[in-house]
Order: sequence, then C-alpha cells, then structure tokens
Amino acid sequence: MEKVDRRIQRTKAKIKEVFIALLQEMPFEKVTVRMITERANINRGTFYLHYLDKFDLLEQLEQEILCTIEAVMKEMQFDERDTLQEVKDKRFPFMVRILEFFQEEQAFLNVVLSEHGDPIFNEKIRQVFVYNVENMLVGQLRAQQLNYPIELLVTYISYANLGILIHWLQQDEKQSAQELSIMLLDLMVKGPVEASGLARCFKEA
Amino acid sequence: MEKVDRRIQRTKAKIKEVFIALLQEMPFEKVTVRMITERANINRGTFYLHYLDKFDLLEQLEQEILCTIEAVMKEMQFDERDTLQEVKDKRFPFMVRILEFFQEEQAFLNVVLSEHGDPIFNEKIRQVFVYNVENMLVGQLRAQQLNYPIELLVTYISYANLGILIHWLQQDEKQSAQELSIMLLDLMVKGPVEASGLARCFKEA
DNA sequence: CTGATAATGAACGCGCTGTTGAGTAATGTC
DNA sequence: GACATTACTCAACAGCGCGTTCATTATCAG
Repeated sequence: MEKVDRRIQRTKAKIKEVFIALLQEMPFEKVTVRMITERANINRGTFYLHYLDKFDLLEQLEQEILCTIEAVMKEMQFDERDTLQEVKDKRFPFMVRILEFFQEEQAFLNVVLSEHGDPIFNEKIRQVFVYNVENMLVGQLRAQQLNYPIELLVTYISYANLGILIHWLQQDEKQSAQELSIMLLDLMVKGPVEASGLARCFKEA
Repeated sequence: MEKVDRRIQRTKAKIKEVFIALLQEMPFEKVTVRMITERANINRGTFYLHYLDKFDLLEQLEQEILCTIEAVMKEMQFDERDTLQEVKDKRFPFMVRILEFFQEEQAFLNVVLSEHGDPIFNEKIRQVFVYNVENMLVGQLRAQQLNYPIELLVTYISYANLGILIHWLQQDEKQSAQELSIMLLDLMVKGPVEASGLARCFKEA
C-alpha cells in the first residue's frame, strides 16, 4: 500500500484540474506556472516541489494515460499466431476497454490531442495503433505477396485510426465504444470506400 | 513588379535559414529570438522590424506554403461533377505538382510536420486533403446509401493521407511524386488491405 | 501529543522579451 | 555619382516569468 500524504494529493489534484482548464482556454505555450498556481491558490514554490516545470507536468499527466494503456495491453497478451477468431475474441474487447478509458479521460485527451495539443503525445498514441496493427497483420499475411511495403500499410492505418479517435473524442454525442471498435476493424479490413458501401462506382477506376 | 529592398531580402532569408536550422536542433518552444539573431549575425531589434515574435515568424513561413498550395488549386479548378476520367486527368497532375512542391520545401516541412512541429499547421495541411477528398467523393456518390457518414470517411482518408505524406517526407530515398500519387489514389479507392493485395485472408472476417 | 514534512511568503539573480532613440550604412532613383 | 530614403546597428530600458533559497507556519500520520 502506498500512502501518499493527503496534502500532496490535494495539491496535485488541484494543479491537474486547473491545468486542464487552462489548456481549454489557451495553448500550452501560453500557460505559465504563475497562472496555474494563482488560479489553484497555491504558492508558486509549491509547484516546484512536485514538478520540474510545466513541461514536466504535461509529461506526467500524459504518462498516466500511457501507463494505463500499457497495463491493459499486458493483461491481454496478444500473439501474432492467433487465428482470426482469436483476434476477434481478444482484440475486440481490448479496443473497447481502451476506448472506454479514453472516453473517461476525454477532458484531458481532447485538449492534448487537438491542434493546440502536444504532437509528441499524438505520436505516442499512434504508436499504440502501430503496435497493434502490426501485430494483427503480421500474423495473417506471412509470405503474402504485397503491392506495398507493410510499413506503409501500417502507417496509413495508424494515422487513420488516430484521426478517427480524435474525431470521436471531439463529438458531443458519441457512438459507443463498441460501435466505434466495430467500425475501426471494418475500416481497416475493407478500407474506407468499400466499408462505406460505395465500392461499385469506383471499381472501374 | 514588387521590388523589395535587397537588405530586407537578405535579412529575411538569413532568418529563415537559421530558424529552420535551429528547429532541426531543438523544439520550437526552446528557440528564442536571441538565438536566431545571434546565429544570423543581425541585431535583435532588426528581427522585430519584420516579425512580431517567433510565432509570427513560424506562421509567415507556414503561410508561404499554404499560399502556394492554394494557388495551384485555383489553377486547376476542380468540379464535383467531373467524371471519373476527368478526375484522373485533373486530380492526378495536381497531386504530383503539390507533392513535388512539398519535396522542394522538405527542409521546413519535415521539421514543422514532425512530432516536434506545429499541430496547427498539420491540421491546415490535413484540411487540404479534406477539401480534395470531399470534392472528389461527393461527385461520385450522390444519393448512394452509405454505412457510415461521409464525414467519417473523409476524416479517415485525410488523416491517412497526411500520415503517408509525413512518412514520405521523412524517407531519405523517396519514391517519386508520381509513384506516391498513384499509391495514394489506389489506397483511397481500394483501401489499404485490398490495395496491398491481401484481401483474401481477411474476406472471411 | 509529537516528530515529520508539506506548504507558505518573501526575496534573489537570471535570461528573454519587446520597445525606444540616436547614429550608421546600404539602397534605389534621378 | 550625389541624394533622400530607409534598413540596420547599438545600447539601454522596464517588465515578466523562471527556478531557487530560507525561515516560518500549517497539516499530516502514528
């Protein structure tokens, strides 16, 4: 059991709360430690008892998210030799869990994945997709002859998925995590055009 | 004819050159006006004769890129009633021209589109894809019944294309702009999996 | 209650900012 | 080539946020 001093918990929670609120009002570069501490009603020196600077604060909050993702992934234990059925059975609930978690953290994610957010964190989240898409595809296509390098395929899909995620988080009335998971898998396998049911008019092209 | 004083041209060019070099060494937030002017061997005050601050500098350089894109797009004059053949005839050379231009500007773009770059600019470039994909799809699928909203389709493809672009710019030995254009169109229409030729093993899924 | 430690308030030097005013050097024009 | 124009330099300015310090106070856990 880790017993953290209540004063620390309170201070950190307040800082996080104020920080996210500020990020909703202005880009990260405009946020100052002064602002955070003033609005949080704590001494500026206190901030530096917990964080090196505002970059460190951002990074620690991001790290919380990444750690949770990693924990969920370890729990699942994917295997690239999984059959298609196993892929469905394991990968799908994993996606749902992750998406539900994203939804819980949406106040922070919405800000930090946006155009006023942190591109480094965007890239880290994308890498989660890269890992999963690779892991999922590699098992299915050994020795297949491909028109394009698999790396390119993975890049394409991972950016697309990240985009859909960002788009989803920004919606007020979202589809459920289940629905989105189905859609993402569908889009990945069939591709956007065919998945949408408009393959015909392009087939000739 | 716009005759800009040579001194201004020299100063601005030097600032741009140094600025890009600095961005290759450190993230934008670490770059100071001091650094730029010292390395460029100009007075700090001179910087402020041309730019409001370092943000303004970044924005002006980004705007140069966007203006060129816009100019090329106006020249092309797409029409959403274009037939598939017209799409090919007009859209394809447009993409090639844009990609070739991107390649020329790769020193700047590589830095500003990267994970240490500017997410706002990323978004603006993506909007170029959004505009084109929408314009291209809408003409082809009026009254078609879609499984997913077209907005989602466009989001998916635009993020994917942006990703491929970034990936392409980062390569040392690139495919040609022609090859990439063919690939992007192929991926868009067929989707990543089918375009890669591995549709079979997923069809059952 | 008591020892430990988190938080406060005030002050410090530091570096970058954006601006100013007077003087210098380069430019385009006639 | 001489001239008026203006880009640039140099030095100094106040302002602000930073990150650190130290003595003091408040709050915690046991």
